[in-house]
Amino acid sequence: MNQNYNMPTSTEEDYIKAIFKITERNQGTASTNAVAAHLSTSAASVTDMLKRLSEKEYFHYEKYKGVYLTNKGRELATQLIRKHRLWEYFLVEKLNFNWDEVHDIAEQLEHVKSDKLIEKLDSYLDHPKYDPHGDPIPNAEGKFTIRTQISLFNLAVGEEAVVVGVKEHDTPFLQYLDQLKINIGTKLKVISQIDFDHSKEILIDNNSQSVLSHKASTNIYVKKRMFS
Amino acid sequence: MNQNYNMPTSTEEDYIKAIFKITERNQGTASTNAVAAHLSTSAASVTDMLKRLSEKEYFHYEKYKGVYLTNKGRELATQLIRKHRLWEYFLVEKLNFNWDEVHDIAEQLEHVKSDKLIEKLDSYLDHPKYDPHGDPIPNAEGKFTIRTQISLFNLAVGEEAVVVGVKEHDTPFLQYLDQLKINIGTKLKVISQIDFDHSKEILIDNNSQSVLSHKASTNIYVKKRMFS
DNA sequence: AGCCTAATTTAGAATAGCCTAAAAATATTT
DNA sequence: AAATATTTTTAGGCTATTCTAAATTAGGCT
Repeated sequence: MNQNYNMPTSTEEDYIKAIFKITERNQGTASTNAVAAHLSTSAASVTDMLKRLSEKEYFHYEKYKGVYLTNKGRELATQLIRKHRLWEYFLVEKLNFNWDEVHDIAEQLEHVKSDKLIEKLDSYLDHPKYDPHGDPIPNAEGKFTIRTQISLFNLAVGEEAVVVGVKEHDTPFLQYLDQLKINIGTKLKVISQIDFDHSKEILIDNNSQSVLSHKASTNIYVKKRMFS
Repeated sequence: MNQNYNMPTSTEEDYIKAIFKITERNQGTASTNAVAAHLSTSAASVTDMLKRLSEKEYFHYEKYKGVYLTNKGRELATQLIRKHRLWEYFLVEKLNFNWDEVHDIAEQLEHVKSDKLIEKLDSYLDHPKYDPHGDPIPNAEGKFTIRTQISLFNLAVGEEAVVVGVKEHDTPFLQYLDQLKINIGTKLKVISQIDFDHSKEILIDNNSQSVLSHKASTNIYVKKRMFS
């Protein structure tokens, strides 16, 4: 579907994506307030939009009950995530952007309408499975490659693992990791554990050592063995 | 300038670009009707827009007199053309699009707001000077690399030249050239000239022969010697 | 100098998306 | 179950962009 009469606008796409992200966590339905918070807009605007948009069958909306996506809506959301993550991959791998700089640009690029573009981009990038933050990129059919991963927080003293992703994507956190030379693929080993505040002493790539707070370690996803 | 409060909207950018293109041909000013035709909108909408937009100082507007760009406007238009042509180059050279498919996609991509993006894209593409249709890509300072070129129509019988560009960019014309295996860089030689309708018999890359109509030959730009 | 036509502008209205303030419904506490 | 707090919706309004139809102006022709 390429540039049709009935294409969703960028704003509509943002709503669908927000609903998708919220319903992924909150089993099934998204509240008006949650959507408003996610899009930094008012609850009144959201109600307005939901009423109009629900006619397009991307989701079911019932007054005071919140919304949940239809298959059509879920498909659209998945394709948007696919586009977003492919563009992020492009920006980092090809244009040498840092992983903390790409979100806003990808947010714009994901709204470009052309199926052919995204399929060609995907081929050009050699069908990447994960974006620069380790998040899975759905394929053209919308399937995500699920990976077994645990939070660094759950790694015991003495255990080793490789970084495969991050939970939060905000710039300060990503820059902090850069500083520690922690990136996707970095090998980490838990040296010791401070029970008092749940922080951990970590050996980074058999090289440097750092103490990571509870908050930091829950935000880092690792995998115990590579290629599994 | 990156995503400011006072950024021009996509629509505003389209107006500036239209005015730029019209004033390039029609020494200096663009009429309301010309802008309307260029943007496929009504003259009334254009008047409306011009009145509001002229406050942003991209151009001078005087009732019933048409508009002409200020330096600020000309600079914006040039940057938009830069973005458009760089993206076209990317689409053809990296993603393997055909030269007749890229316009609409580039039209969307050019509105993405990020100075850093376009500079990194430029570096990644190795600072191309011409887009896939042979049109010059302005550099970051807005300077175009001007090339001496003539219309194929002005080539005399027996003369040889290399294709460097096309005047019209519409899909059927470009596909017609593809069919004839005429592209940027193709060597052409005028075999004979039919006085009756000004068509020409052409030898293409020392290979095939075709008759090109007057219309076709005026639409092809060539250069007599390469690298000059 | 006046008329005609084409170009341009004004007037009035529609739509998408947003807002604030007030009202209504739902959820939570007591 | 009543009272209170929270969430959601409605009402009314704003701006950007577009439209059609009507009015105005400019420029050319007699």
